[in-house]
Amino acid sequence: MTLAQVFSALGDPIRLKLFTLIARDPSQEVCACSFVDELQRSQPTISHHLKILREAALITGTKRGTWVWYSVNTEALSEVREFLS
Amino acid sequence: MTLAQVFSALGDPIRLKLFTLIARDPSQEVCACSFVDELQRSQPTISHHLKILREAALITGTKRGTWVWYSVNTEALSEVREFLS
DNA sequence: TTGCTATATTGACAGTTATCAATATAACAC
DNA sequence: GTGTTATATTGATAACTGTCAATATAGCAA
Repeated sequence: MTLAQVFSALGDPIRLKLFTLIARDPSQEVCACSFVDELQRSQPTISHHLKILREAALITGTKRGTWVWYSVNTEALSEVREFLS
Repeated sequence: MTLAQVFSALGDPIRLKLFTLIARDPSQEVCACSFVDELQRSQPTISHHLKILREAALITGTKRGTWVWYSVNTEALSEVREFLS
């Protein structure tokens, strides 16, 4: 939850892509399997990165059925923007 | 110079403190020795972190005499802010 | 030149991290 | 119940990173 933790979470290329994919389409269903194809990483690796983004409070995931819907946490984003200004 | 590189540079607690110290007082002379005292790290470690911030284009250092003056690169900052909005 | 000081680089090492294979868990359909 | 699918966790390993001691470089002063 620290600011360094947030920056560190975004500091990995795979996680930055994950974050932008989620941020770009917050209304749609996103499942890890699509990320696997898109980012060329194994399912456990994607799951690992999603966890780090979650722990940094950058995204939230809610499970509906077997799928998980992800969306960005806009509050965390504004905090970071505020720091940078 | 990638966005991930910028976030990664800010993702370390020591570097985040270095960056805020420089950003908070951009007009003043800053020398690594003061950072050594302030951040409780050895001079080579501070120098190493400053290099990473420089390579991420977050700060620029100009040498005048034996001291180095550091200031933040405002262009890089706006780029990051733009990404987050 | 010699000496002093601020910063950078090198080398080594411990701790961390990104990755995948294997396995586990959870939720659905039958 | 069984079977299937989506996601999470565990364990192992290679690669990376933060750190300091030692050394090098650069600039000033005498």
